[in-house]
Amino acid sequence: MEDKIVINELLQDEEKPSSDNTMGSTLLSLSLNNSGQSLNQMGMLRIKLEEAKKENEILKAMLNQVNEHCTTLQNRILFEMQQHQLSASSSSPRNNNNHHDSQGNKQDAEKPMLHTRQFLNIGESSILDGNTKACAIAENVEKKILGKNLASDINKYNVKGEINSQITLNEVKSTEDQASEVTCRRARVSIRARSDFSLMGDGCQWRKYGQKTAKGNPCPRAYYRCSMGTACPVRKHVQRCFKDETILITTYEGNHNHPLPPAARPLASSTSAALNMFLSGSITSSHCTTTLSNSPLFSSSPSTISPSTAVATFSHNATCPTVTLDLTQPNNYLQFQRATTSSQDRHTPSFFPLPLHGNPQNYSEDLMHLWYRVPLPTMLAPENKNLALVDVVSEAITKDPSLKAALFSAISSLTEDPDQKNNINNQSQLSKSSGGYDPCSKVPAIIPPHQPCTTQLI
DNA sequence: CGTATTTGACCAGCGC
DNA sequence: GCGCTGGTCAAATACG
Repeated sequence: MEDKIVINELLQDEEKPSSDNTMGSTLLSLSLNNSGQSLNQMGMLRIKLEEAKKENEILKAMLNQVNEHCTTLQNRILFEMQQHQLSASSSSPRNNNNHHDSQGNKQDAEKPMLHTRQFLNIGESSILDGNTKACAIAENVEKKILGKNLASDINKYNVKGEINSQITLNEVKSTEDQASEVTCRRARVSIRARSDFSLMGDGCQWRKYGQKTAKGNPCPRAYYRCSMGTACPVRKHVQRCFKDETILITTYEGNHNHPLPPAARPLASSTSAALNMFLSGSITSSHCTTTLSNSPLFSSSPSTISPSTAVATFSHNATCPTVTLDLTQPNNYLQFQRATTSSQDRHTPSFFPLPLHGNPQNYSEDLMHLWYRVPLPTMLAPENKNLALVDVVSEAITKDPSLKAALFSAISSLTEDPDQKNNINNQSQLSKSSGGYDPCSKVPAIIPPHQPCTTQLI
């Protein structure tokens, strides 16, 4: 009120013809008007600023979504391009192998770049979306690739072993899907590992349904089926190696029809990746080799200096394709064995060792990752082909402490996973409680009653 | 008593 | 056709 009175007096004074006060009253009036407008403008600006902030946040969220989608698409494109390239290379005639070899070094230098880029993209996705989403992406890509590759695999082996060079990304047909379903059911992934490794479990629950003494092996083979899902078709059998009873051979077959627990994903990705490469034809000749070095199963801890090691053996026996992942291999090489389609040569495959590169620090636990190197044909002398793998492995482990450390580190990295730890604990408890049967009595508790699993081939 | 394991029997595929 | 082998079934058994 006092302010109004003062203003009115001032206005009245302004109306007076006083020359002395004229200038002062005008200035005061202008000042009052300006302050009022400033208050209004400030309020409006503040409102607009708030609105701009809100809009900015919305735009940021939208940008993040776009980035996520872009990263996902990039990963898919890279996978598809790589698979497409491999399909073309694997379809090249075998008599071009020498030419392939001559350019080996060049490709050898280029492939790791793709490998690195691919991994970085996946890594970014992992950072943006978290491991769960990244894992889901990887699994989706695996499903897509494996579905395609199974179809192409059927095409290739149905035509007298000749490689179909016309495999394209669009060749996945409904009929092939059915056939791939059958192939998938028959395809197997076998894992050779030390017994301590196997004790870590694989994340799934298994129910034993049979036991059989295999040919020439005093240790019986135990048969398990997945009990996590209703009527899950996945089965596995476990058998101790005849020549080295500290080695367990676990063979997985079939596809889970239920979600896998997180603890089961690393090995699932690895086995899926191995089988994927095998069925995709990437290992069809002695000129295309593949590594699983970044596969979660083989990823080692950051402290590991030398890369983690594994040996993948690819073979087509009479009934089904089989991929054997040898986690006992001490060399820094990944060996691939691919039987020929000839029945005579079926059991005399060639080995193609590969150095395992890649920085273990960059490995993402839940991501499957593949990269391809140029072939190194006939690295092993023919006489070595007949050597017992176990003997070679055992001897190499004994002679090379660094390799032993690398293997130990790789195993330790898995045991550091909380889920894995829980599995170990659960298994040890279950093993105690139920007196878990040991297929070979010389080694305790190979497969506990509820040994967790891991295989999702598709 | 319910659940999981064991184990002998049975079946199918493959090679000779 | 026969035998061998791998794989599965199901009743018996063990365990909590």
